Amino acid sequence: MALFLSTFVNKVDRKGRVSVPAPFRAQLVGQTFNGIVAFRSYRQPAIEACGIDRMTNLSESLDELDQFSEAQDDLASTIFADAHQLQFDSEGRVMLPQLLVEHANVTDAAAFIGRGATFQIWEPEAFRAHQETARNRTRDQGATLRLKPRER
Amino acid sequence: MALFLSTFVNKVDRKGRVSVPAPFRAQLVGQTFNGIVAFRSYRQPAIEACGIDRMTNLSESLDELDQFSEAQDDLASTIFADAHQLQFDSEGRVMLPQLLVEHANVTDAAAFIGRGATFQIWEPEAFRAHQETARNRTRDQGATLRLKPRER
DNA sequence: TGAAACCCCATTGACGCCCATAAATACCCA
DNA sequence: TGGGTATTTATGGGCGTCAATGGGGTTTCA
Repeated sequence: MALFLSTFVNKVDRKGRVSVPAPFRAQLVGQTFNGIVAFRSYRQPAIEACGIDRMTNLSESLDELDQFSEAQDDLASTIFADAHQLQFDSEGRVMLPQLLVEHANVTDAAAFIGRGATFQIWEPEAFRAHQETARNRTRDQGATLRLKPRER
Repeated sequence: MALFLSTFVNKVDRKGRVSVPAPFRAQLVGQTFNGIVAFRSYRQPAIEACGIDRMTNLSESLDELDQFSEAQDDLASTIFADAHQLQFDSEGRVMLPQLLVEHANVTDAAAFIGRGATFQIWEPEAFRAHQETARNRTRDQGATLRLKPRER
């Protein structure tokens, strides 16, 4: 499974293109679509992104909910309708659609934030501020994470 | 399996034709019918659509309901009787039947909404409003979707 | 024979593809 | 270990192709 780590800040050129960091691209080779899938975060001014395989998996999970139910509909409208397939050009760049750019307030630079199985794209300064408050909250509340036992 | 993602808004010309987005068409190549299947959504002012293969699949699922049951009969009437096969012209456009156009209030533009295994066609502004409420509901209820464990 | 549907062609604008450059990193060898 | 070289990555820009759109002509069925 893909694993996205670390933070990279790249420029957005005047054509709206931005290089996806090479380490992230390396996590996506061999998937059925050569690029990323991106959609608006519904909690933050950020773009959520992952590989196509994760979306396929999501689609299959969604199919197991009742067809035509309200929950099924909301998720479909929120996630799939809003997802953009951004194909890599030969240099590993993607074009960020207008809608996503506006949502995340990205202008001339974009921060790629590894989050494990997915990653996010932020306006760099906005992310710095967000990270600061998240760190403080974590320290104050002492959040912990229990490791999943590894099956053999 | 076909995977429809993202939203595309295309114009309906004065002949009633509308281009099906190229990425959606790409998901349908190789199916037994070169076009889409469309029917009225019974919850929303929208047109439900998919490839012919999914209809075949739905038909088989329907077969597993009790024959002659009310539910089976209702679904058959609602979906199959109402389904239209819309063939692509040489440019990848389809003609939307009068009945569907009226149901979805589509006039001079149509929004194609990816929903994973299927897609919908909406009047663009109506969908924007619908998506807005769906997003809010999803966020407020913290609706989540548990990923299907990936089989190995 | 008229309306509707299909086929073919033209336009244009966006996007994908290619090449060029520069900087940073990795690699190699003395 | 240091310097030098090769490779990869990020970035910029030009150009060709394809998708979306509009229109005209022709066939088909009622």
